[in-house]
Amino acid sequence: MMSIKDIARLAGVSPSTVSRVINQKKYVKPELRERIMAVVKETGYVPSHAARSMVLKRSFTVGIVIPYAFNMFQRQLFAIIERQLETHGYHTLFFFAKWEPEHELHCLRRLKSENLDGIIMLHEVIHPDFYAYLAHAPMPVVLCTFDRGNLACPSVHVDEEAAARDATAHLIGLGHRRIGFIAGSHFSFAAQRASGYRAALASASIAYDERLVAEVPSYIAEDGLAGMRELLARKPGLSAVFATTDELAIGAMRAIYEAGLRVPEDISVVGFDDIDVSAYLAPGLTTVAQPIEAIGRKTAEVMSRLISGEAYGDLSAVFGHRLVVRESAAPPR
Amino acid sequence: MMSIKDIARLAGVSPSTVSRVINQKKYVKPELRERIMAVVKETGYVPSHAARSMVLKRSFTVGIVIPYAFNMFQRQLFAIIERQLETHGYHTLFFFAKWEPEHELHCLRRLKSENLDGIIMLHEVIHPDFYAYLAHAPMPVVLCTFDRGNLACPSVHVDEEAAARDATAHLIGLGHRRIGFIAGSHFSFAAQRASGYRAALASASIAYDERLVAEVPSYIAEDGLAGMRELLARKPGLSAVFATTDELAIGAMRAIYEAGLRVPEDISVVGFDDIDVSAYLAPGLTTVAQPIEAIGRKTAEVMSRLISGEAYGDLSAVFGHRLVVRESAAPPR
DNA sequence: GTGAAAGCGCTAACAC
DNA sequence: GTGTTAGCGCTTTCAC
Repeated sequence: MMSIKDIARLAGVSPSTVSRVINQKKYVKPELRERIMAVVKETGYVPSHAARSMVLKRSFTVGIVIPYAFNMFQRQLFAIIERQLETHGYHTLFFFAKWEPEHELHCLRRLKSENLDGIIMLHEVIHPDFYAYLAHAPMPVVLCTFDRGNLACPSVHVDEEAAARDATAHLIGLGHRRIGFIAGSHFSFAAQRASGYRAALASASIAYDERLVAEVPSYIAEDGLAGMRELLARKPGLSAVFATTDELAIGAMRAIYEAGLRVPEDISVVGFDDIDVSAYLAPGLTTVAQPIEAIGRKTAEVMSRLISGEAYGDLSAVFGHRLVVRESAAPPR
Repeated sequence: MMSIKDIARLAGVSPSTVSRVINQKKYVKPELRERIMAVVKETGYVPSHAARSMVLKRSFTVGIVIPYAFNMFQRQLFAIIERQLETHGYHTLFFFAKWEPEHELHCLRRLKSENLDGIIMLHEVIHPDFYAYLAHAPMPVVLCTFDRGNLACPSVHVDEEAAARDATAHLIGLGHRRIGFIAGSHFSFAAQRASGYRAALASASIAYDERLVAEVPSYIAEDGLAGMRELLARKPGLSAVFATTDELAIGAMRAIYEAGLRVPEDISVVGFDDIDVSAYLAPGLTTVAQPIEAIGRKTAEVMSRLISGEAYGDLSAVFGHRLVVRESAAPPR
C-alpha cells in the first residue's frame, strides 16, 4: 500500500505538501498541485482512513440505529441516507437494534465504543439509558421519522397525526361510520396515528368506540392478522378499518380473506407508509405515503451540517404526506 | 477519551502490558491481568479502532456488496450476516450497488479505497472490471446466493435449479400442463431457475412452449405485472404460472386480478424466495424458501475463517430448499 | 514477565 | 509557499 511519503518522494516534495493538496488546503503553487495530483491519480493512492481518523480524532463515520427487522419503508430510507452520507464523505455503520431491552443495551455499548462522528436514530428505542446517552452524547444526534420532545436534537419526520387524520377522514368521506383501528404500541408514531384516528372521528361527530380498536404488540403482518381476527370476532359491525402501518393492513386483509369476506366490498382497509408491495396487492392498498427521498436527504444533510459545527438552531423539518388512493377502500354497501 | 496509557498509569503498569492483556496474549501474571481488567471495566475503556487498524494494517471491517434496491429476502440475509460478523469482531460496511455499469464502477472504486479485510458479494454484479478485481483482490471474497464458476472463491447458496424444478413439478403434480413462466434476466439465478422450469417440464414430457414464457428486465412487482399482462394477452391457454421471484409473482397476481381472473381458481401462481409478505397475501403464495438464517451464518463463518488465514479449500456450501405450499396453487378447473 | 522504544500514516504547528 | 518535526494510540520487537 502506498503511503503519503511514497507520493511525496515520487512527486519530489514533502509529505506535508501532499497532505495540503489532498485536503484542498491553499498555499500550494498550482504547478506543484498538478504534479502531485498526477502522481496520486497515476498510483491510485488513497489516504489511509485509519491514520487520518487517528490524528484528526474523527472517525468519518456516522452510525444509524435501525430496527433489526426493518420494513420496506425503512429499507428505502436508510439506503437513501447512506448514499447521501457517502457523498458528504462519511461512512455509515448500521446498528441493528432488536426490540428488547437487553439487545438495545448491547447496541448502545457498541455505539459508544465506535467513536462516531454522529448518530442517526431511525428507530425509536425504548431503554431510558439509551436516551440518557443520546442526551449527552459527545456527537450530534438526528432523529429520523420520529420526534422526542425532551431530547435537544433535530428531528426529521412527517406530521403523523395529521396524516392519520387524513387517512381516517378518507374513510369517513366514503361514508363509513363504524371504522375499526388496528393500533400499534410502544412507538410514538403509534400514539400519534391513534390520536389522528380519534381526531378525524371527532370532527365527524362519530363517537369513539373502543370495541373498534385492537391494540397489537408489534408491526408485522402477523399482528395485523391477529388484530383483525379479534375485531371480527367482536362483531362490532365495522365496515372499514384503518391500520397503523401497511404491514398491519396486509395482515388485516388476510384476516378478512380468511373470514370469507372481501375487500373493499365487505370491509374497506387503509394503511400507512405505502411500502413497495402495497400498490400490487389485489386490491391495491389505499394508504398514506411519506416523502421518503426528501426525508432521507434532509436527514443526511442535517447530520452533515451538524458535524461541520453548525449550531443546533432550527434544523428540524416536518414534511407533508400524501394520501394514495387505490382500491382497498370504497363506499360501504 | 481514555487511551492505553491512561489505563497503564491507573493500573500502575506499562502500556505494553495493558496491550497484552487486552489482546489475550500470554506472559502476563494472572494477578496483573486481573488488576488491569478491573481498570478497563471501571473506566469503560475501549481501544481506538483507528490506532489498532493502523498499526495492524487491517481494517477489521468487511464490505458487503448488495443491490441498492434489495428485496426482503436480501434484507433478512444481510442483517443476519452483519450480526454474525459482529460477533466475530468485524465491522460491516455496506456497498449499495445500483444496477448500472456506471454505478457499479463507482461502487468498485469505493470498495478498493476501503482497505477491507474481506468482501461479501450478495449481489451478482455485471461489470467485467468488478470480477477482474475480485479475482485478484488482496483480501478474501465470498459469494452469497450465487456462484461464479471462474472465480476461485467460496460461495454459499442453494441449488437454484433443483428448487425451481420442485416448484414447477408441484404445479405439474397438481395437474397443470400449460404452465407459464415469468423469467428474470441478467443474473445467474435467473438462468438456473429457468432451466429448472424446463427440466421439470421435460421430465413430465411436457413440451416447452416459448409463448408461455415472458422475459422481464428486473425483479420488482412492476415487472411481474407487465410480464403476466403480456402472457395473458398472448392467450396461450395457461392454467398456472411460475415466477422467478416472489416479487414477480406478486405482480403477476395483480395482473390476474386486474384481468378479472382469480388465483388459484383461474390461474395458479408459484413464486420463489418466500419473502415476508408472501404468507399474508390473499391467497397465500406458494413458493420456495431458502434457509436464510443458515446461509447468512455460513457466509459469515466462511468469511471469518478466510480472514484468519484458512486455505480456500472447500469452504463453499450448498443448502437445501423447501417448498412452501399455500393457497395460490391448486388443481386446474 | 514486564518495560522502553520504535514506528504505523497522517496532520498541524512551527520554522524557514 | 514549502519542509521539518512532533505526536495521535496502538502493537511489537528487544532488552532486562
